[in-house]
Amino acid sequence: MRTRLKDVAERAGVSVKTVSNVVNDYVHVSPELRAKVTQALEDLGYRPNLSARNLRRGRSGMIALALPSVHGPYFSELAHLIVREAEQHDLTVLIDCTYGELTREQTVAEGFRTHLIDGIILCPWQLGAADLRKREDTTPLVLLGERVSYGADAVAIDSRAVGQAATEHLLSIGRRRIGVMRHLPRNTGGVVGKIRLDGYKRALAAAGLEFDPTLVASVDRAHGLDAKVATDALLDLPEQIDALFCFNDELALVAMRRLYERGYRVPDDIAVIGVDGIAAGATITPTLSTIVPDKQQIAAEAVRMLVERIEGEPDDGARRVKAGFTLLPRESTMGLKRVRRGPRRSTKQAARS
Amino acid sequence: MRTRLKDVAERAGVSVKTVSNVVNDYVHVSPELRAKVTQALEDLGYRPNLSARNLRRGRSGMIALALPSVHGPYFSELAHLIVREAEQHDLTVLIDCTYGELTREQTVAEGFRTHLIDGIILCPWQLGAADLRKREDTTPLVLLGERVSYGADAVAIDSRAVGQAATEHLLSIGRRRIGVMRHLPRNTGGVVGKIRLDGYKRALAAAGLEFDPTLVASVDRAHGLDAKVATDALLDLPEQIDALFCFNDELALVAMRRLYERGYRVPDDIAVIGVDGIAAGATITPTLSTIVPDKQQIAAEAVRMLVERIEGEPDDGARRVKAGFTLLPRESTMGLKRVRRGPRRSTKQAARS
DNA sequence: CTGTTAGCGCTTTCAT
DNA sequence: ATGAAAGCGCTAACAG
Repeated sequence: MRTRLKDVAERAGVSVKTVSNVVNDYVHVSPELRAKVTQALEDLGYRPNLSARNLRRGRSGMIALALPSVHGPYFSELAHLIVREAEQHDLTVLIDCTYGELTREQTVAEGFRTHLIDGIILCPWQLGAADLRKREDTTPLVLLGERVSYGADAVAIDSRAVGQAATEHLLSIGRRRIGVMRHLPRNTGGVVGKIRLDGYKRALAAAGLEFDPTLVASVDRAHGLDAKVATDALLDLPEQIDALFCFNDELALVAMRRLYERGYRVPDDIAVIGVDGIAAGATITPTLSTIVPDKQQIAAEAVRMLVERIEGEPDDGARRVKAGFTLLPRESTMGLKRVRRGPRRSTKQAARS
Repeated sequence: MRTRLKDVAERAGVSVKTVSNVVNDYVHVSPELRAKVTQALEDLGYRPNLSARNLRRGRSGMIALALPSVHGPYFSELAHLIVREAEQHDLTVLIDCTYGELTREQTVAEGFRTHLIDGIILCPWQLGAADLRKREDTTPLVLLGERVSYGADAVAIDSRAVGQAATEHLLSIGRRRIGVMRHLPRNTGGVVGKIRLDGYKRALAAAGLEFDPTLVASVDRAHGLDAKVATDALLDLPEQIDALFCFNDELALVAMRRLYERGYRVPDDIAVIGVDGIAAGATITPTLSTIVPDKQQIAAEAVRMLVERIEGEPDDGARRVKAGFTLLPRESTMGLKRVRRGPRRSTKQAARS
């Protein structure tokens, strides 16, 4: 048995309350007693029992973050930002992987770590509006993404605007035959995919171009359709594409590799743009043009809304926050940085190890 | 106030104990009572209060995973695997970011979420053996990495062997002037870096080559020495290098970019190898040769050891587990896959969207 | 300013 | 097989 408040109290010759006061940094404690207590605390190596405290306080200071995965550049960065943000509010994040599975998502939405977590941030892939409507658990919940459109606070980027911006960028550099590579259906493919595709169509229309459904390739791992196969499908079209809009950067990386393998040059033959702004996109050659969602904003808004609910924001309907994004034109659309051939000295004096 | 065990008991007309038995799937409950209780449970939408349960049981089923960051390809994958692994043991993982800061690492090692977590997995960057020795908290602790060599269970890959394997690979393809790029000091640069460098030296010695300290470039962000600058330093040496061993894949990616910018071809002019096996390495061109630590094993061993400690494994000294790794030779050392020039049909019939 | 005391909701002897 | 009751360690309401 570890030392309890009571043990400390006995040792210091004071009451439990006083010790508690010291531990919790209450103001009204005489300096002498405080000193005595602090000493006893030290001597005994007291560690509060958070379970007991939480039980008593009815709050734990923990929130759950449920993501399809913490692996992968997008979610790992998001998780990181949310952890940081939560810290600002003295909240600890408990991470849960749903693997995008419906049952797990339901478990999270429906009574999950009850009374142990004060709130939940969930990024659903399969969960539907119906699930949310019949939700009985009252733990505050904030959703990430546009997938579900009912019953809880949510923060998401405007996928239509994203699709439109990417397409417009490609159009602006003179491309007219723009292939699209999207995920189906467990990823950005579902609702988000549709909306993004919608933005693509809209941009085409605005440019007076007709939408050609054969230009849309779908990656569907369940059916063995990976990004490589999808790229091939697009390349094997009778009329050659001159640009490729990938719904995320990882797809774009694979596609660019495939383009290389088949002898196409990026962006000369085919310009490529992705979405997410993963780190690798900045270092590969050509560097990858991309649309970067404002993840910091997503994290901040999600935590903010959750905290508000926890603090007792009246549940007057679900709130919906749109997060921003930035188009980052790089070499995969704008052209390669000129290269100095041969081993030469850098223009700037280079530092030695 | 949410419904408690007591409420359910009243509704079902039984005692609290019986309800508890049902909730906990105890055996000796008559079918009729069980049915009644189950019904009441449903009706009232009972959710157990985990804080109370944990207080009573003296266990929480949660472990903390403290990493410098969850962002970044290496740690995010490791985190993912540990979460998975913990799940197998009915443990929930609570993630904590230390940012590699000493005070945070100390906080984690020393009474952190006391009695709320059953154990800790910590990947320290700064924490020293002294910190561990004077550790008073008794929460089971498992360390990740070779940084700290005293006072707690640890699992790590053999950095010397890694350094040696990478170097030998470079030597085996005929390279003789092998540059090294390492991190200082908060990253793999400290202890691990030294050990890895040791492996490098050893491999050189075995090949009858002399160690040339000018071939070692150090990346040190604190002093504005990024991977680009370090690459330049290596390239500007009087005698040209023909290979580059980067202590992690992210450095290697940046280095390869810089090599491109300065007109060197990989691997023809300079072969490059990294460590970690990040995903992007498989898709960039040239694909990145790398050494892949067996992260699955690291995760499994860490959780296993922790669980053993939690279950009361006698503390008879710290245990040390070495995890394996694999050398993955790819294009950045072995040469580019041949490219079919011009838009041609793929050999295999490509699938259409 | 400090001490006493009553629970928080649950599990768990100990009876029955 | 089920019930009554005693705490787990802490906080907070209430006295003093």
